[in-house]
Amino acid sequence: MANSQQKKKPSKSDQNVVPLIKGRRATSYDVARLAGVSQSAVSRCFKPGSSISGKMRERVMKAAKELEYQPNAIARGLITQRSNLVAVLVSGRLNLYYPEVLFKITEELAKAGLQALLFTVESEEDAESVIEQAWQYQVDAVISASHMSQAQYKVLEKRQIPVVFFNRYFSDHPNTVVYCDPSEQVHEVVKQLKTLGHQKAALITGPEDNMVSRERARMLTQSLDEFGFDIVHEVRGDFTYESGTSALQDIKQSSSVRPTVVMCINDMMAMGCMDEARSVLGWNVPEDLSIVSFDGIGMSQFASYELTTIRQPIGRMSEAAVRMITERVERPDQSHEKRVFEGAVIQGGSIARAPS
Amino acid sequence: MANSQQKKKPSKSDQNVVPLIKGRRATSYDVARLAGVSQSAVSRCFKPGSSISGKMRERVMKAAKELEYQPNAIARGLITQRSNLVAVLVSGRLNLYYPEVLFKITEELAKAGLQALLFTVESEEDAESVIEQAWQYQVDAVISASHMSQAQYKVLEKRQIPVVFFNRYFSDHPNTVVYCDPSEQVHEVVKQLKTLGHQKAALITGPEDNMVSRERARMLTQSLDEFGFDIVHEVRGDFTYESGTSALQDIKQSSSVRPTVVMCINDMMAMGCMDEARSVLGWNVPEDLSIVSFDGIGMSQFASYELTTIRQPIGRMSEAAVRMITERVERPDQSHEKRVFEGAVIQGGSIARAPS
DNA sequence: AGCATTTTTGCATTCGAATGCAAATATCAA
DNA sequence: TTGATATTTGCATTCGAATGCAAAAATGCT
Repeated sequence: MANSQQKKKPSKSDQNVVPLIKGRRATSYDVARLAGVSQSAVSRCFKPGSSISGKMRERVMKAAKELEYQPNAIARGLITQRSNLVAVLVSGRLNLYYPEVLFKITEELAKAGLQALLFTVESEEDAESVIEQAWQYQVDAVISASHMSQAQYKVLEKRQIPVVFFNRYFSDHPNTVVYCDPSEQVHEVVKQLKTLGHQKAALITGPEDNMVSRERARMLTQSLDEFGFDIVHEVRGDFTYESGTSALQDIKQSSSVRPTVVMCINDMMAMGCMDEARSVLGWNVPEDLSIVSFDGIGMSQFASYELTTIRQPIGRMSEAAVRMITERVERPDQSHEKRVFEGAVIQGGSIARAPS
Repeated sequence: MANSQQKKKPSKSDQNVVPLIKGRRATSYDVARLAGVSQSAVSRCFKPGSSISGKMRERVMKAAKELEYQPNAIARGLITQRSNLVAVLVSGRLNLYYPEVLFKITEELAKAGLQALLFTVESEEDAESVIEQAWQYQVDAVISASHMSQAQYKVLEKRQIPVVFFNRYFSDHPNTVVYCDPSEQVHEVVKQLKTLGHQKAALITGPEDNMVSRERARMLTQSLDEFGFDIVHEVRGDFTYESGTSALQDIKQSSSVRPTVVMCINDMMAMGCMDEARSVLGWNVPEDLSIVSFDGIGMSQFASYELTTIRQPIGRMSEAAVRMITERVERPDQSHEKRVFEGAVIQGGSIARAPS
């Protein structure tokens, strides 16, 4: 019986006898054996705040170093139910806003000891499978700067995975958000344009289903109305440079009245628009046409563009997003938070007095 | 005795009695219980190519769907010794080449069923800790488009983690690489410049320790020599737009002879250089000064720049990199592969006949 | 020193899926 | 129908670290 028991339940400590074959990765058992202590001791040495005596720690660390031991984050994740992975959802490569956000967020996550699992999402169909992938990988949380339907969000909610939306949110469903509200700045810019004698504006917006686009367009329309502007034309783009170029063509072709200012809902389209104006239509910017936009991405301030744009404080927003993530992971509850940041007008060189 | 044994070794199947508490994630045991089968059966249903009968699969899948079960990739990784995670190392946010590479690689990894664990690396010190992080996360492989010293590489090699270098390599140590060799194109472009009457060139290179910079500079110098150019000045930048602007200032200030062409080792610096020439120095590009560069990133073809540049086929390179990764993960051996791609000249509008 | 208290250590178990092996079942041939 | 073979299924174990609990060791106090 003793025999059968020994056979049936080989204690974990028996594994000590498994030799560390060349090439096999050292485990906590290998370290324990070399240091002549128990596996638990090794584990505790690598967990800050555990009760461990000085000399024990020393012995273990020496052995660990010798074997190049590092705790296995996968195994740790299994037992602790924490992967320390955060899914970051950004949209593809067409809008240089996303890489900026992505890198900032990654940096902040790293500071918090978290890893970014990167997913690019181009549509809600993509989001569907991305959510399943993230779920399989036991991500502790999701930061979404990209497409996600309410239904998809609800799936994550039901699965109790904290989600932080980056500059987007659902107005009709509680959620956790970092958001940049540019309404003040929109007002300010439109007022400034009025002062500069502008009167006729064209709008380049994004897809109808895009919340950021809708919001920015709404703010623009409202302020333009308030200051008595004519909105001579409104075109939808898709946030890319190319769509900015074709949008301006559209405006030129289909408007009987030529606008003196084009308001683009993001920098990429504004750059396309500006290039098209200058290189193809032969309009000078800002002399013949003023351009304003949103985001304030790095390249919008390159000397060729120097856009007057409403900047998002991406750095602070990323910081906040990660803080919210960690809070929600520490103590999961139902509470939601909406952290709103002000925009900031970058006075570039893309606006001027309206041509007469 | 039977009692003590039961207590000491509770069979895993006993866990069936643990109820699926609201909020707890369904495991294969929950599915097994609901479907009235064993856990192994559930596991096999989710592993393609396992021997499972049709009706079994059906029953299990029905239960799985009901419980929203998805296999736990962390637990799977622990037992299979495969995390399906690939560390992607790119350099920070200053050079828009990296986001392009990153997104392409991520896309290709996704196609191969792998996840990108993103690390930004700004220096070799960063690389040090990134490598440890990646090791902890049991990444199956590393794709490095960023800093990594030979010593650091050797650590990964010893740990038997496949590494693929993206457009960089160690010439004195065997390694696996996708690389773009632009030497043909350099020759072609320099020849073209000669034909256009150019004679005096300036170089804007990168940090001395950077292999890509060194190689490109070497090729340029060689071709320029061959065609009898004078290299009137050579400045080091750091691949960023800003360093391109100041490099041109440098060139202007310190050269007694003004170059008719500036050759930049990447697009970002070329754009800075071009903007500085046009906006600050008042030199027309390409009339007063021709500019050529490397990479062919998306924005280098925006109408404001339209650089004549030597493009890397990033798409095909990423594809190759991921294929090499999967091959090396499937059957780990010592063999190395170097896959070299040709560059391609993008005939932009940044070069013209030399001013007289 | 003797006892109480605190700290340190080890044992045994757990997380969730995969898998070698043996048992059970299905399929086929004669 | 019987036996032989092929297929399917389940049992028990494994991966590597964390942790509750109890035993052991160290510390403090009188």
